[in-house]
Amino acid sequence: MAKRSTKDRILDASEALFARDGSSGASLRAITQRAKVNLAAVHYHFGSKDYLLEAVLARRLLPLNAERIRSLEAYQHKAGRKKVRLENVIEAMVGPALRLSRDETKGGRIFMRLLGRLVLEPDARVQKLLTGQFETVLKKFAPALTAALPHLEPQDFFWRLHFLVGSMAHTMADSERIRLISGGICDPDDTEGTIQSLVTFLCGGLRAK
Amino acid sequence: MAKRSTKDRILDASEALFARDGSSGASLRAITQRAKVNLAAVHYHFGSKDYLLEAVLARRLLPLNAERIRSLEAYQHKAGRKKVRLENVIEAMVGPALRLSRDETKGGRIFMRLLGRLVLEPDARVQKLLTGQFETVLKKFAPALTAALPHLEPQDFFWRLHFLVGSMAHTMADSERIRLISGGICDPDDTEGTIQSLVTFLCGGLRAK
DNA sequence: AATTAATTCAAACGTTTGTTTGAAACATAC
DNA sequence: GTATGTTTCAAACAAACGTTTGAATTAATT
Repeated sequence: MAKRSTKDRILDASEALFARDGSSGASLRAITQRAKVNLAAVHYHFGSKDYLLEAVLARRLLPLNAERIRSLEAYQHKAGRKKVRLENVIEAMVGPALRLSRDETKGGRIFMRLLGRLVLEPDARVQKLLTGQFETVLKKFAPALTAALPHLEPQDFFWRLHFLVGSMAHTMADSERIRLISGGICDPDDTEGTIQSLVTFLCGGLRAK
Repeated sequence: MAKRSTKDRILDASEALFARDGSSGASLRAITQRAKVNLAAVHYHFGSKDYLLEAVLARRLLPLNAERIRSLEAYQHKAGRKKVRLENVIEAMVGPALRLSRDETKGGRIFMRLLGRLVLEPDARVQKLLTGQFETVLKKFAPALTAALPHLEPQDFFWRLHFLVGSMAHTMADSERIRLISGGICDPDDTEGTIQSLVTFLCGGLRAK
């Protein structure tokens, strides 16, 4: 088994402990102990605890949003001069995110739980990073969305986008509870099935009335 | 101005700081300073920091869920022997929660932000408390929901309930971001308008396909 | 007014926190 | 193989943490 670099081991351990204990609840001592790394290595490689958190985020978010945009462009190319179906636009938006949230080799649920926690943390640097990421994606998706939902007034458009984000975030971050509540009927490990359920629900909500 | 009791002042300050800084990020010194209360008062009145968090939750959650059930029963009474419309069931579920989230005299957004943060915190005691609360509500709502959605298979039923919770939680907890993203078009302070948008979206999603 | 109970207070307890330091170990170059 | 730059390490730093204590104060009861 090839040993990961110190930097990567720190990132892995941070991701897990930030997600489990929160960004202030996880201590650098717990992180470095889990990473089997000296305490001072964090400051040597990342500068501070805050910068470490940023690095943990950037490692997953940048590729994710690139993949979303790539997926949307693939649908657009396939549609040619016709507009892309709403189902496909939504799939391009939530599909990559949900697949990432289920890919254990890339943080999986762990990272998504962390992301869910950070959304409500009012730390300025984190917020700027997250909102910036979201706006990048929205700028790319807005034309395709409005084209697929021509009857929606701007106000409803943004509200429903907001509701969409909520459903998506909740599904990505909190995937085990539904197994409990449904009494085992729902299986969050069935990634593609979950995506399909979510897309159906979201398109129904977006088209409502 | 009548001064609030020590206990209430601690609860108010805790709610605000737990919400802003997280349950581990908020220190008892910051809380007691904000409450203008001695540091030891927390342990005298609540026993520990953990019990304090429980008390902060209970103060809002118990009345909220009572109100949800009361609202559903009112719709059931009005419908007589007919089944309650889906819109009304959903309104009874999300309406009281959203109104609470906008009622600044009862914690308002502050409490909802705290709630949103705690949902993803894996602390066993907190989780037991939250899931217990949700199941109490679900037990009351399940019959009316299945009656209003007879075509839904159990699997879809639970999944869509899950998505519903996500949209609702996100809307309650994170109500300012949409003002930014929509460029001021959407106003989260318009509580009843928000509820109506949300109910429309959710019913569309629940009925989809 | 005297006595008992409830509450507040300043001070200190031992841990744990993020961060810094300077030397040791390692790698890479000449 | 000596020199140079990079990475690791144990140890220590001051500050902040949750919690406890016992006396001082206030409220309630007799």
